[in-house]
Amino acid sequence: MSSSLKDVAARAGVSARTVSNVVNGSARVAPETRRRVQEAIEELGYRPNLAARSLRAGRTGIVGLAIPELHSPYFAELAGLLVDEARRRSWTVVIDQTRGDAEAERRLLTGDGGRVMDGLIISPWALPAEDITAAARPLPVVLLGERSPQGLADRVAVDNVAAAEEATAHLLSLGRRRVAAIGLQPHLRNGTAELRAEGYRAALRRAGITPRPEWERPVPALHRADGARAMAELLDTGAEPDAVFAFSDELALGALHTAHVRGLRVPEDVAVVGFDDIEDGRFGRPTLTTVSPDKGQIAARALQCLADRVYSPRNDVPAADLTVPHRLVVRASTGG
Amino acid sequence: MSSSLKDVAARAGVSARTVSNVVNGSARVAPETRRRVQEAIEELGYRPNLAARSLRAGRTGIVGLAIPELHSPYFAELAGLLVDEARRRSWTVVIDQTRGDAEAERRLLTGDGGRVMDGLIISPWALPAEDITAAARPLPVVLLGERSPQGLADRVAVDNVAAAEEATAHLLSLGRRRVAAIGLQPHLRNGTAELRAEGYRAALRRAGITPRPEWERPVPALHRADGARAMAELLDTGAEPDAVFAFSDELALGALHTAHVRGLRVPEDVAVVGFDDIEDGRFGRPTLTTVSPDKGQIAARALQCLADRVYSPRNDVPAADLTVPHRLVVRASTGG
DNA sequence: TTGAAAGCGCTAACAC
DNA sequence: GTGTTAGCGCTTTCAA
Repeated sequence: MSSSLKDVAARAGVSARTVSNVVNGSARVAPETRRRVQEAIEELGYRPNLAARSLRAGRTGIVGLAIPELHSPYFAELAGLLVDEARRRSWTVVIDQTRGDAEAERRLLTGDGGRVMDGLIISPWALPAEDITAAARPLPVVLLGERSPQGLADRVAVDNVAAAEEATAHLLSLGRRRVAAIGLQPHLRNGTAELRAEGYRAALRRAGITPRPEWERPVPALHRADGARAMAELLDTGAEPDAVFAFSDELALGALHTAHVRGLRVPEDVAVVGFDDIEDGRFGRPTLTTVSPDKGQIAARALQCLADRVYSPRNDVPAADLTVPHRLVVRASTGG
Repeated sequence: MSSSLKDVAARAGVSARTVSNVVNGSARVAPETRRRVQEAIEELGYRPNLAARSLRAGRTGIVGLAIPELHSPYFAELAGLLVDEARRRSWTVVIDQTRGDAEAERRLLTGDGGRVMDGLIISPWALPAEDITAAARPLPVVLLGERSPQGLADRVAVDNVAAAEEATAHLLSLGRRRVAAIGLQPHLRNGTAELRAEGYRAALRRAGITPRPEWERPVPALHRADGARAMAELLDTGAEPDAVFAFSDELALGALHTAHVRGLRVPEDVAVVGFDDIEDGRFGRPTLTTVSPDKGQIAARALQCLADRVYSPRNDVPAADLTVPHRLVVRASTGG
């Protein structure tokens, strides 16, 4: 077994209190005493036990991150930024995947995990915000990209409606008129896809085009394969789109794949815009036009929100609703 | 503050012991008593404090995963599988990114993190195995894809030499003779790139071809941009390769990008093979031939190793050295 | 400046 | 089947 603070104290001929002071640099300690203690620590290979420290402090220094899939480039990139940002604050991140499963999201909150974390950053998928915050209570929660929590919890997201509108307007500005949308998820409760659909339709209407149901393709998930399938359906049902707005880059890349297989030229025959700005899109063929959310800011702000709540003595700070900037990055898939 | 086991006991009119039994389902409890306790738990919203439980048990139920970058598709996918596998064992995973920084790798082991984890799975980058296991002691460590730990720690990896040899042999079997390699990393200490280079050269020699230094391109990192640059250098220096073996799919995708920009046809002018079998490769243009390691098995075995050590009373179990299967997946980039 | 000791919330050995 | 209690390793109040 490894040695404890008591062992160090005994070895250095001082009390536990003094060792604790040395380790934390808290109170003033006589230089000679400090030296002796340091020496004992070294010799015994002592390392403080975090469980004990957490028990005392009532905090664990661990913040949870719950995302649908680590596997997805967008979430992986975001998770990476969050981990970096957390380290800057001396926090550790535990990552959980919900795999788009409502039960998994709930279990995450009610299960053991709920007690080991000081707070949770969650990108909801299957559950609506109300359920999540209710299940988490009293754990501080930050929602990523969720619709209308109505002051239930802090929230950080891009303006999905505006971003989708811009993306669609860009396609229309190229003279395209039959603009399809890939990525609706009517079976989900998180609302993100619905917001993007709203923006898409708004842009069409503003250009004097009536949105048509056959232009809107739902998908079961957001993988390349789903985008490829949706694109194939779009072509098979005779919608004859001359442009496609995919609600994620992965879907867009799948759509590009199908377009290529079917002998369509991009952007000449079909222009394509994605959402997320993942690295694959920058090196795909053709390179992908996309909506780029400021992921660094999402990470920074989410952790700031959490820090405010965990360290704040007051419980009644109103829920923040932060909108993070985005920009349209035009590349080859729309002739950029 | 949230309520403790004692509060529940008081409310249910039983002792702490009984509540503990109910929570853990350990000893037998009278049905009526159980009901009362459950009710009290419900009413108070009681949740066990994991810090206290850890302190008691001497274990935290947390296993660390240290990878160079979450951002990279290969590691993201692997991390996802490890998280799933960990959940199956009721373990929580904390993920740390080393960003290829030796100092970060060391700090991870000597810092606070070392005390909160029951064990660590690490994909080393900058530090050699000896340093890692030394710094981690007495924390159980599993190395992923590292060269020759010589019994220092458990290790799980594919047979890099054999896999690289197969990939190269595949290119040679297509009649290619000027087979280049992208992805050497002489500045790193983890050895993986060197093993793949060995396999690459061995295959060339077996085909009666003398490996040439100008065919081997080093890279600072394994991103698409590095692959793109390496490919450009290869073309600019007049090596005139008719095939390229990239040590990772990301590098390969970057190389494909450059080939396209330079007007080279793949596979007609240059055939390309990658390594990792990430999802992007399956939907790229052209689709990418690659070496596919069994990632599920890497995840499962790594956790099995850790479980054996954490739960094993004996300290002298010899270090395991597990080789995970791989297979060559032939796709369009080599005419498959 | 340092020591003694209480107690964070939980589990389990020991009683009954 | 249930109660009592010691103690995991640490921080911190109170004394000295």
